[in-house]
Amino acid sequence: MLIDIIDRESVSLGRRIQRMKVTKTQARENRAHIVETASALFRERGYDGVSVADLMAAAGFTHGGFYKHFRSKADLMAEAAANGFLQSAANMAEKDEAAFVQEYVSRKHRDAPGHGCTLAALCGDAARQPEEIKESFAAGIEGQLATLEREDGDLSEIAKREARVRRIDTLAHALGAIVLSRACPDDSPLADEILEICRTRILESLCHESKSAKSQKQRPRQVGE
Amino acid sequence: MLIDIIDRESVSLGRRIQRMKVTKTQARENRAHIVETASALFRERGYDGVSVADLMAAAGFTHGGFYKHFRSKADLMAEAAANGFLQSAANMAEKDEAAFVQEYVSRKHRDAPGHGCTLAALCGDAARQPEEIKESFAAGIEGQLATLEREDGDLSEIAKREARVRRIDTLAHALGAIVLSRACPDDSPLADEILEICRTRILESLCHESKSAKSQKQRPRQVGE
DNA sequence: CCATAAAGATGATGTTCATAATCTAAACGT
DNA sequence: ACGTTTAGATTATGAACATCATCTTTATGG
Repeated sequence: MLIDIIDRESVSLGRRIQRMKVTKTQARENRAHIVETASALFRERGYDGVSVADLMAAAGFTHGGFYKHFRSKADLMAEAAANGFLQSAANMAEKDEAAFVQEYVSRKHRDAPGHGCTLAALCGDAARQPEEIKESFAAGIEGQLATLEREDGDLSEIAKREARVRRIDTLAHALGAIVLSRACPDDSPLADEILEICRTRILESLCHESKSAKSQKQRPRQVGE
Repeated sequence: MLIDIIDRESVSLGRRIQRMKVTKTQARENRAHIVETASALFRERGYDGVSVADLMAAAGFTHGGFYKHFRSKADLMAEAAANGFLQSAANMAEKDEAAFVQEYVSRKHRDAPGHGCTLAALCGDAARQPEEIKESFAAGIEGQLATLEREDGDLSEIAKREARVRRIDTLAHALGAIVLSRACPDDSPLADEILEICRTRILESLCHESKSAKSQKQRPRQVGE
């Protein structure tokens, strides 16, 4: 008790990290920091593997303040997922599909889920979460597809449709490789085998298609810009 | 389910469900029943979504007896996974790859994880579980591959290797389609789109290969039987 | 038949969890 | 400058959890 009181006042001594009230922008930054910490932590340990207290401690706070920022843990889960998808999109801009596959279906990605694709890390969990979160995931999938669509502008509608089909297929394929590989023991040969086989084959089927895609691109342009 | 519980030896008075001690074989059956119930329940709700009490209640028992059968929840998790893989293998015998894909990448499978592939339902969870369980999953993957290998007997070593490559790739691809589709809202068009696109494309690439595979099969047979 | 081992019921263990209530002091509107 | 807000700390609450200890009953081996 007494110790508590003394401890409390030890700001001056540099013990308590954050004893003073923070400015409004500081609070916004703190909030963003919590969301980002959550985003990574959830990817590493799953939704059930991270408690509110865990998370707040990882972000450098005590758990009590959590509900000043979020209505519930589920709320944060949705927000953290959205944040993860934004990160992915930002990271994936300026990359074509082949480069995406190279990076996605790699040991590096597999072994660092906290810095990797939210979809791959949490789709298993998302399947059992309330609709709200599944919607965030569907939006994330569409977003992932959209970031690869930037160069489709001058394609015919048919070619666009084909491009979408190819991208959905590629995403599912690459994601399957990662999640399957992650389910294997830490340095099992099988885990690496899966990764290498799938990477090779996805890339093969991509350049397979780029041939027929070329003929599509030479078609007469559509009217719309 | 309810019927199951009532069904159980309610002979005595109908009040106490299972008050008398059971015979040795009965106990073995009970144990097997617990494992099977767990296998389905875990697939539906994930490892963290099922408590020991939940599970035992679903199997028609109270939670206390659990530790007479299993050393820990983790122990059961491994056993339930193994059981799930056996079920899959049994269910998949007598099917070729195309038939497997047809059934696997379907709405029916997606919407009934409790009766479906353990790999697809739990690989996300398995990735965060102790090595013991990951080993069970690796064995499950090899088993899944093996059940499709039964007709490879007369292929050359090279062709066998190619067949394995194709199967690993197909499995990852199909699994990716299911887990991705499951992460979407319950009747979102995207969920169905993913499934249909992937099913079509996996089947396409399978029959693509069967052409080149035929030429392989006509090669001179190897010496070993 | 009897002694015992063991399945399963019941209830307790101590922990961890999400969420809420209260407290604090500083930031900010006025 | 002052009263109101409010971020964040602290502590409380009540549920759920895995695991244990104990008790009851009866199969089963001798």
